[in-house]
Amino acid sequence: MYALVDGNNFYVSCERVFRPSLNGRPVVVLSNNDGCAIARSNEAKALGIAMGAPWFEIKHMEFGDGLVGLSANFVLYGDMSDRMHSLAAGLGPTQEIYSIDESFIGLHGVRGDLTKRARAVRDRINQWTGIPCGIGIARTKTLAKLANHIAKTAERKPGSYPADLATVCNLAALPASDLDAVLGTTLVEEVWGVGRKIAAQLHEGDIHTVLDLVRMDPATVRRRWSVVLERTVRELQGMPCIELDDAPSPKKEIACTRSFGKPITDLGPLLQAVSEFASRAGEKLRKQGSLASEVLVFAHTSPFRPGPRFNKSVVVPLRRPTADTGDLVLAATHGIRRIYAEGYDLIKAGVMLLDLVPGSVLQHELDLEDDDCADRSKLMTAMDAINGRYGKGTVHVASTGATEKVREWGMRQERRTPQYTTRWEDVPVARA
DNA sequence: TCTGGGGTCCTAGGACCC
DNA sequence: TCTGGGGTCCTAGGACCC
Repeated sequence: MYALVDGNNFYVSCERVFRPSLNGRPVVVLSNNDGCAIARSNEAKALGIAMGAPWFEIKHMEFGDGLVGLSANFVLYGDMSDRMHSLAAGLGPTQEIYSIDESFIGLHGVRGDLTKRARAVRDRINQWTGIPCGIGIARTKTLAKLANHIAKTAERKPGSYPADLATVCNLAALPASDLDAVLGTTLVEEVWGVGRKIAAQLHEGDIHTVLDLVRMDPATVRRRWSVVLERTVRELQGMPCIELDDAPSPKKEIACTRSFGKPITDLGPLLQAVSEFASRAGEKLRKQGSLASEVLVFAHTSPFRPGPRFNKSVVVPLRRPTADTGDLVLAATHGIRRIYAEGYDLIKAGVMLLDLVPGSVLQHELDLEDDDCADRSKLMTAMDAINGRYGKGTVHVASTGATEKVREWGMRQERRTPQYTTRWEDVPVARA
């Protein structure tokens, strides 16, 4: 048996904890550069604002409708998330933190009335953090997700489901006929694992509600769609196919990408941006104790705007796996020079660290007996500590110390890719 | 004027090996 | 005339998630 605990309209709820005057008003939290809505209060949803709606399209609602748009504060949300998850953990013996606002709880061996217990945990989270939650309980993770959806919808739209399913919905406690009725009024697109494409295909095949989907033959589903959807169907039928992952393995890739507030056309600012991304990605990499073997860099123009299109990426192999910001920045800037072309309004760029292997800078340097490495490793550790305490970007790697490496690296690369030459004056110098 | 930033898993097809 | 079969690895692309 599983529970899914999910904070309602999470980012908006976090903001409301500290600004109670926002209660009852339509509120959206906006992405980077105030681009689009990434969280909506119930009132904002009632206005018909879609997830991902561009701010420029909904901004006019600030006036007649009293809509409030807030710039995101991810540090705050992360902190609130930790508190919420630690309270949710009280529901059962195991927990999988699935996202910033959701965790699955394994309920194996928990005795007594699960619904009552869930209500108590929900109340505690609300009292201690101020975040309202929905809790879904069922035999499988997919059903628990669905139960959670029902719990939240029943609360938000009275009449959509039986009122006693609001806020906490235990599908396992429902008589079979009631369960069928609930599944029969829920559309397939609400199911975890059914996205836009597959939902459209299901509707074409006259499969509209979750009840329709549950009654399908898994073998047929596998033949017509995939093993993935087959697993979803089995989970909906009550057969657990997706286990609780309470000890998540380290990330297999780490990315840092951003849209720019204003388009970038010149190489200089692009190099600066990419250096920053590589450096941030490096922090994440060291935090999880991994080394990267390859660095991918990309940049592209806006897919929404007319004009010449540019969309390129390149994978730069590293000589050896590393977590050294200097190495990562060099690889990333090398890559961006390779793909850069003049005359494009670039709207977004990013760095991804690929082919990650376990290992720390420290451990790694012992094997190499590279004198330089010990200092660099201490430097990375110190940098992460300072940036952790005083905020991101308080210190970065300046490239003067890296010049020799650039020279060496550039020459190595030049042998392999003769069309490329490094120009030293282009190497970005980060400011302290 | 203005459209997020992360991730994962699966599949198909080609290269390569014995 | 006749041109294997099975396994593994890699990559690109698609679909999904929050």
